[in-house]
Amino acid sequence: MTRPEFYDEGALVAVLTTQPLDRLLDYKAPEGGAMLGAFVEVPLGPRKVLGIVWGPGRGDWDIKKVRSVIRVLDAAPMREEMRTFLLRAAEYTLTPMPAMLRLATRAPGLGDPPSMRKIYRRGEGEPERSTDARRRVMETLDEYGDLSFTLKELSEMAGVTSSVVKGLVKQGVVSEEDAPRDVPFRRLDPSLPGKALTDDQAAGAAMLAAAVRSETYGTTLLRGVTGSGKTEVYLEAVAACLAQGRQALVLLPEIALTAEFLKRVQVRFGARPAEWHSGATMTERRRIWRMVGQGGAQLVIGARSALFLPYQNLGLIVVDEEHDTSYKQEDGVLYNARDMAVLRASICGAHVVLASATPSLESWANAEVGKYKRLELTSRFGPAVMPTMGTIDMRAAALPSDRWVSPDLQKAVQARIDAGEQAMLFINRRGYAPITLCRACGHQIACDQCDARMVEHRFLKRLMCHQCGETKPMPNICPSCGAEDRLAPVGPGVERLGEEAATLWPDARIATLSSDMYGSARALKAEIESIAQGGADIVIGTQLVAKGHNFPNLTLVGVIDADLGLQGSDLRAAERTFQLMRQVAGRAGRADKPGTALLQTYQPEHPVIRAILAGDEEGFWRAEAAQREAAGVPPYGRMAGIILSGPDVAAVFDIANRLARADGPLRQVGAQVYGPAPAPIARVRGRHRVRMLVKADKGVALQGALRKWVSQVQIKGDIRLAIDIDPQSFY
DNA sequence: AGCACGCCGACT
DNA sequence: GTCGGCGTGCTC
Repeated sequence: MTRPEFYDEGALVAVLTTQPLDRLLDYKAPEGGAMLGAFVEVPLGPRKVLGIVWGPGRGDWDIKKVRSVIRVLDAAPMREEMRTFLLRAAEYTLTPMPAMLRLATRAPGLGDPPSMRKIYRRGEGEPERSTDARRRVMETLDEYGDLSFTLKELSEMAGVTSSVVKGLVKQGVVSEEDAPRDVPFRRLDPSLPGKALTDDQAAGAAMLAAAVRSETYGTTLLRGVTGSGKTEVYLEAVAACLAQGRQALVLLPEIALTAEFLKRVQVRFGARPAEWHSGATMTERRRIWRMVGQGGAQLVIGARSALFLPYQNLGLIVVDEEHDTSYKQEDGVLYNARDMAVLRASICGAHVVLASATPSLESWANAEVGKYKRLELTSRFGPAVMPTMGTIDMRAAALPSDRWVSPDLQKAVQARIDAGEQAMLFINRRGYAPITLCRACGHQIACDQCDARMVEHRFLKRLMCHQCGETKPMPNICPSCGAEDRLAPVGPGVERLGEEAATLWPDARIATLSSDMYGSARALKAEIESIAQGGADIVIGTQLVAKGHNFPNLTLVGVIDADLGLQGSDLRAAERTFQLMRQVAGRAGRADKPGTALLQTYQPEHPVIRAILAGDEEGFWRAEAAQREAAGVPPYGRMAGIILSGPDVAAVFDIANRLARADGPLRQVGAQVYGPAPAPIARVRGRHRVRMLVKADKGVALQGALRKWVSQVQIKGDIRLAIDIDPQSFY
C-alpha cells in the first residue's frame, strides 16, 4: 500500500529544518503518514521548528531518541523541482541548506489554519425602511451581481458607514459569511489585445512566445533602450505562457516596481497580478505564497526573493533590468537573482527573458557565445530617437567650490522650462553633503561604528552613516577640537543641489527626490507619479529617478558628476558607469519629443565617457570584454570574494592569514588566493572586515575546492566568514 | 538559532 | 563559600 514518495506512520524520514544544522534529522512519520516534500512541524530540543520531509530516514541515530513529526502542515508539499533548485543553488552559492529553506518559506503563518474573514453579499428580502444610505448599499450590491465584499469595501463603495451595512445584515437583507482570507487572484486574460506593436516588436514578441510554447528551457537576452517597447514585447511572452496554463514571474529591481508598471500589466491582462515586494504586508505575503503554490496566482511581479515562491508550473521568468546590481544582494544568502533565475528555469523547463537596455557583460558574453539567444529592439516607438548626448567640460566651467551646475547646463535647463518641458538633474549622492569638515582643525566627522564619513542630511537635520544607517544630530561644535560653528559641508549631495537649483531657477517648481525624504516607499512612489504628471519643472534625484519610472514630459537630463563612478580601480567601474549613464540619459525624450542628455565631466576624453557619448555599445562591450579576458576575471575566469569579520582585528587577520597559508585545496585546481587585506570599508557596525579574493580559470569546479579550503581552519568566537561567489566588485 | 551545561571572578 | 559571566556543544 506504500505509494512511492509516501511514508507511512512510524516510518523513518529525514527532515530538513530551518535551523542552522549541517545535516538532516531523522523523525518518525506522524499519524496519517507524510509525503516526500511535505511541510512539517518537528520537535527540536524544547522547540517546534519548520521543516521539509526530504527523504527516507538514514537510521544512523539511536532509534530510542528519534521523535515523531508533530504534524504535516496544510500546504502543498514542496515539489521535486523546487527541492532540486534549492540544492543546486545551495551548492553554487556555498550556502547551508537551512538558509536556503528559510528563503523558500518566507511567508508568515505557514502552519496556521487558513485565516478567515467576514464577507458580505446580497441576501434575501428588502430593507424594512428604505433610507438613502440603505438604497446606496443595495444599488452597489445589485451592480456587482453575486460578488461579495469585505465590510470596508462595501461601505466605501456605497459611501456609507459600516453601521449601515451591519443594520442591513440584522434584517437579513445583506448576508454575512466567513470566507478564507487567502483567495485566488483574479484570472488574467492573455487574450486581451496588447498595445499595437511595430513590425520589429511583433517579430520579437512572436519569437519569445514561440520559445515559451516550446516548454523547454532556454534564455533570451532582450535588448532595447527605454521606449523601445521592451516591456510590451515581453508581456507578449507572458501572455503566451499564461495561455499555456503555466505560471509566469517577472522580476524587477525593487525600485522599479512602480504603480505605473503594474498599471501596464493590468491593462494588458485585465486584472492585477500578485505583487511580491518588501513593502507587502504579512497578509499579502501569505496569500501570495499560498496562491502561487495552489495555482491561484498566474503571474507574480516581484523583487528578487519572488524567485523562491512555490510555483507549481512555472513556464517563464523575465528578469527586467537584468544588469541591475540590486539583483545581487544578501537576503541572508549571497546570490544573484539573475543567475538563480536561469538555474531555476533550467530545472523546471521554463524560458528566461533577460531584458535590459545595457546588459551586464556576463549576459552579453553568454549571448556572444550562443548560450543565450539574442533579441534586439532597435527603434523607439514612433519618430523619437535616442537622446542627443553631449558633455560639458567642467575644467572650462571653473565653478566656485560650492556650485555644481555649469553655465551651459543652466542655460539648457532654462530653455526647457521656457518650452514648458521638464528637466532632470541627476546626482548619485544622497543627503546634503558627503563630507562635514571642521574649518578649525580639519577633522571630518566619521561614524563611530564604521570606517566611513557621516553624511549630512539637512532634511532630517541629522548626520547619517550610509554603511550602517546610524544617525546622530548635527553638532555645532567640532567633536575633535571643540571649535564652535566651524563645521562646514563639503561637496554636493542631492539636497544641496536642490538648494543651488532654487537659486538658479527661482521661479521653477523644483522637486528633490531622495528616499530619505519620504516616510515610506509608497509615499515616494506617489510623489514620483505626481511629478510625472507634470507636478514639477525640474526633478533632482539620485539613482532612484534613473530607474524604472518614465517622465513623459522630460526632455533634458543633466548629469552633475559623470566621473563619480570612474574613480577607483575596480574593473567593473567602467561597466557600471556606462550602464548608469545610458540609463539616466534614456529618461530624456519620449515619443514625439526628442531628448538631450548632458554629462558634466572633468575628463571628457576618458574612453568610457566617449563610449557613452558615441552610443557604440557593441564597441564598448568588446573593449570591456577584452580587458576582462586579459585580467582573467568574470566572465572569462571565476572569482569568489571572502569576507571575514569580527570585533577584534587581530583575531580576524589571524584566521585570514591561516587560510591564506592553507591554500593547498585551491592550488590543486589551479586557483589562487589574493589577500588578506582590509575590506574597502574596513569596519562596519563595529566589526572589522578583511577581504580575500580567489581567482580561478573558467570551467574550474571552484565551489568544491573552496569548501575543502575553508573547512581546514576552525573559525570560532564571534568571527564570521562569508563567501561571495561571482562578487560584484573585483577588488 | 536557541538553550543548557560548565568552568573562573566579585559579592552576601 | 555562592551568583553569574558567556565559551562550547547539542538538538533527530
